[in-house]
Amino acid sequence: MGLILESSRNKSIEEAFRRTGVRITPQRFSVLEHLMLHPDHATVDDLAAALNRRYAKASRATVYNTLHALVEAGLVREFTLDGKAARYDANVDPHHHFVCDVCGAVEDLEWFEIPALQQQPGPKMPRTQKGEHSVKAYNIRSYEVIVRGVCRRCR
Amino acid sequence: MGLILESSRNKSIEEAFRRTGVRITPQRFSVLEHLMLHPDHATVDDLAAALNRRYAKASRATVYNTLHALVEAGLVREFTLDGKAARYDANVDPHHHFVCDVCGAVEDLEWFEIPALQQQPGPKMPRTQKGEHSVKAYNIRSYEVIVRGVCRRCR
DNA sequence: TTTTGTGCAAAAGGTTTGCATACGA
DNA sequence: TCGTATGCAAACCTTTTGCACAAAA
Repeated sequence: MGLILESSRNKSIEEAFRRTGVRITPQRFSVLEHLMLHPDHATVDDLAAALNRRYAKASRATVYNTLHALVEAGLVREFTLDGKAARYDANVDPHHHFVCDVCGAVEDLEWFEIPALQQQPGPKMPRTQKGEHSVKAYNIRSYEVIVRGVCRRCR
Repeated sequence: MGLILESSRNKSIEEAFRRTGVRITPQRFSVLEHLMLHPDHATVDDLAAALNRRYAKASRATVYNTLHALVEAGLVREFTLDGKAARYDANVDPHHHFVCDVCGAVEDLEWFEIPALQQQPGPKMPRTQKGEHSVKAYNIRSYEVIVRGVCRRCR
């Protein structure tokens, strides 16, 4: 990565902090930088290890604090899968997720709409025999899709 | 609930154990019975408390063991949300989930297909500028939708 | 009678919290 | 300088594990 690209990246990271009013520290800068450079949904442990390999030392507690601040500011998205350690993503635009059944890797999927969820809400709350509800009866604020399969590296 | 309904329910629970070759114990019977009667996605704590309120005493460890056996046998489905305690569901038919943003309640949604995921898989793995992938490039085995909003009790 | 489930307690992750110190603005 | 982020350790919550005992088939 060239110096020009690197410095423009630094600018955009600084700009993100300034825009959201989050105070800049070496640890916070490095966490956001790492998430922007590596779209592999790092865990807290991944981030702590990556930071301590470079110049900005950070304790686990600081990584947690930092991530909470970044999520709060809308700069990072949190994603927890099957009760395991939370994963973090600098892509905060709407998107879905793909999870590899073999290696557990998580990848972002481009956003797509679900026609069944675009319908006008209805006043009724019909229930099936299995206790399920029709999606028509809800006030929907958001939704996300988790797709599972085998990633190309595991094929 | 009348005696006839109750005895036919007991029959169907026993039949489920027999069909899947899972050994019947009072604890296991009560866990499956509770999940069948209450479609509210109980946690391990909920189940342990509910069982100890009735006749079949069960330690937390036994509830965990029991749930693993039932999930393994395909009689129960596990659902974990946001890294909190796992929830369990006797509805093992394909369905989606609704989560209330206010009270956190989880409800089953009837199954619906996602047209974007029915497409033929393609050989390419296009990437967007944000590092996202097109869903066309994947070998999809399954998917689930998590819908969020406000449930009718919280409106 | 043999196999396997149960219960207790201890341990193992992952995350949160309290507090003294250090640092950014 | 003032406010707050950091780092450490302890606490907390959920889940797993080891082992002696009890119960199911």
